[in-house]
Amino acid sequence: MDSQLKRGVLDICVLAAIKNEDSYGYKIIKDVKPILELSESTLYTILKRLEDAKMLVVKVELHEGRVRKYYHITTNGLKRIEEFKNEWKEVMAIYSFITKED
Amino acid sequence: MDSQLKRGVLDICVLAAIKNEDSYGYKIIKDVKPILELSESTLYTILKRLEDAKMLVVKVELHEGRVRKYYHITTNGLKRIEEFKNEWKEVMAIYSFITKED
DNA sequence: TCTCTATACATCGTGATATGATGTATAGCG
DNA sequence: CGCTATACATCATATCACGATGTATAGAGA
Repeated sequence: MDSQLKRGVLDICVLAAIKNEDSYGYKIIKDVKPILELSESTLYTILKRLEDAKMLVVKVELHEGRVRKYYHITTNGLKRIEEFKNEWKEVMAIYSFITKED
Repeated sequence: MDSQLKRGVLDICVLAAIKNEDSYGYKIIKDVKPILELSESTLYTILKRLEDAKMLVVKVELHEGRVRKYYHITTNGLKRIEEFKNEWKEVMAIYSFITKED
């Protein structure tokens, strides 16, 4: 998929991936990849950005001897998803504009 | 609308704006603005990019004493729109992923 | 033991790009 | 003569996706 088209949805996809239950980097990649290709470097950049924006919080836990960072969505993050759903109406209007008069 | 979300559709919107008849900068802005906010600086950047990518060609014409640059879509440009329509299926899959399990 | 793969984190440099600010120039109206 | 609409263009800046690269552990298989 076109890289530019991804930009608008990547952040939201990551939020959606932790929306229903806390998750961690490696798992998020596995969950999101079938839907939308994303590399580790991209994901960690996004996670950092979302943390800075207080849309998620991090909980470090020990799992089988290894440190694992669990990401938990905040109300801010949930609000962002709702916002996105509203923006989607505009996106559909744009799609109509693009596909009209064939 | 979120700036990131626009990135993927801006180019295609401009192509769509000249798809059915040739148009020029000032008119494109007026046509696209109700659907999607874009400034002159953004538009001319996009037009230059689309020209470089051979998705449109420019015809300079004189209109009431002033130079006007008409933009005409090429087969490459039309192909790009078709491509976009195919990518849209993926976008809708992403939307389902984001909105599932409410 | 050694090697390989999966798991799991992180950073850096690069290229692409949207946008505000800014500039140039003409036509027409009051 | 000034203002607005029309019409073009460039530059600097900030944001961001991503490949490349690096570190470290657990478990499987040879």
